[in-house]
Amino acid sequence: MEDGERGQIAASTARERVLEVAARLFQEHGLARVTMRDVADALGMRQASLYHHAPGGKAQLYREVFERMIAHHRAGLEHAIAAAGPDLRARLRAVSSWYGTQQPLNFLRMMTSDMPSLGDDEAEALAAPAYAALMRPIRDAFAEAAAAGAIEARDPDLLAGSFLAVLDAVDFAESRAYGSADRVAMAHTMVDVLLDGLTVRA
Amino acid sequence: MEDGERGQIAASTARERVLEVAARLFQEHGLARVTMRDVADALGMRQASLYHHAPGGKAQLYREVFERMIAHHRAGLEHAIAAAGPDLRARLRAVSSWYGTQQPLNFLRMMTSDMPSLGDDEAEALAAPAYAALMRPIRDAFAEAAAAGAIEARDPDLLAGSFLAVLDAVDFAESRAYGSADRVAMAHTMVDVLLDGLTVRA
DNA sequence: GTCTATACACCGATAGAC
DNA sequence: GTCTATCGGTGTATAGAC
Repeated sequence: MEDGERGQIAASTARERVLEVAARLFQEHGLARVTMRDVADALGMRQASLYHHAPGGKAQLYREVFERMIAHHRAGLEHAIAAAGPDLRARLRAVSSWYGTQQPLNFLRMMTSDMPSLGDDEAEALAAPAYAALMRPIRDAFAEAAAAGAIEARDPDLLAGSFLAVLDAVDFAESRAYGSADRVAMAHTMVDVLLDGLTVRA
Repeated sequence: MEDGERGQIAASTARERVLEVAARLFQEHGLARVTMRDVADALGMRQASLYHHAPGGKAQLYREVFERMIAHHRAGLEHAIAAAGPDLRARLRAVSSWYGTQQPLNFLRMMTSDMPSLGDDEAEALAAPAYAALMRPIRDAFAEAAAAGAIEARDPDLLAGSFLAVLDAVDFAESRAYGSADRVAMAHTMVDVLLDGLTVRA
């Protein structure tokens, strides 16, 4: 039994390592620019050996990586929002801070470039869980604040999508050194802009 | 001479058509997902025939398309801003309206996915004109409004990048039918959010 | 579980006939 | 200016030895 368990644990952690390495590469460079050889190299093995751990091929590997990633983000988002209490600013700052601890998501590239590469039907099947995990928690935070009368009533899907796009822009600004601050500071700045507006008031 | 001129005109317009078709495909699907065969098919010719009009190959074709596109956007942005007068809200609304008449730019995908595919040195060489054409006019509009005391002083590069990202998000929302309105209406909504904030005031 | 070797498909690009 | 034919390179995936 002990050997069996060790065997399972070893297999599990080996698979875990494959998924983590693949996730990092896919998320940083995008599906099209990461080859199976790249993943295998990062794991220190030959390209063909990778198929022992990912018998379903590249598309299936991406699907598994994608599903784990959105589950991870869903949990992180929901926890950050719940722990922040009911105030929208506190919630969005918590989301921003949590994102700052994560690898850049590149949400728009993922949705408009990676997913369509899998085919239209496949992309459609992944769009729903992606929405539920990444947009829905933020959308609900906006919708609840609007229902409570704390913010103006605006399309909450538009607000959630714009917020995720701004987080992408923050990561892009940091990578290009366009922005003057770090990711979390820039994201917090944009939270204040979205809530208070840029206009100077008397 | 007449024959010669006609010949030049015909060659010029034929090349024009190649660049327009390639631009549409590259901008909609991204560099990696558009093959030379796709471009040739859309032009009604064989893949090899396309090399008569694009002897430099795919990378060179993308560069030309890219340079024309950013020149087009630079002119459009600067004209829209100049025609709108000094008020920042009018300027951003004018930019939004002008964008609504254009094919979705997919700014973030272009910068994080298409350009790195050309190689790091090439991507670096294109980043500067892309910044000057796409970000600089908007950045300057924010900076001028801040200098005039009309808006809070925030990092203008962060604001410009975020605004372009929001325009991407608007196009994404429309393509996914997440948003409830059309592109221009959603963009105008987000301009008001950025300037006035979401918070309800007494 | 990793390796070498290789089949297969796709894409970019060139040569040369018409 | 467009075509057919073809080469070379790259990336996915499989077969089978160890």
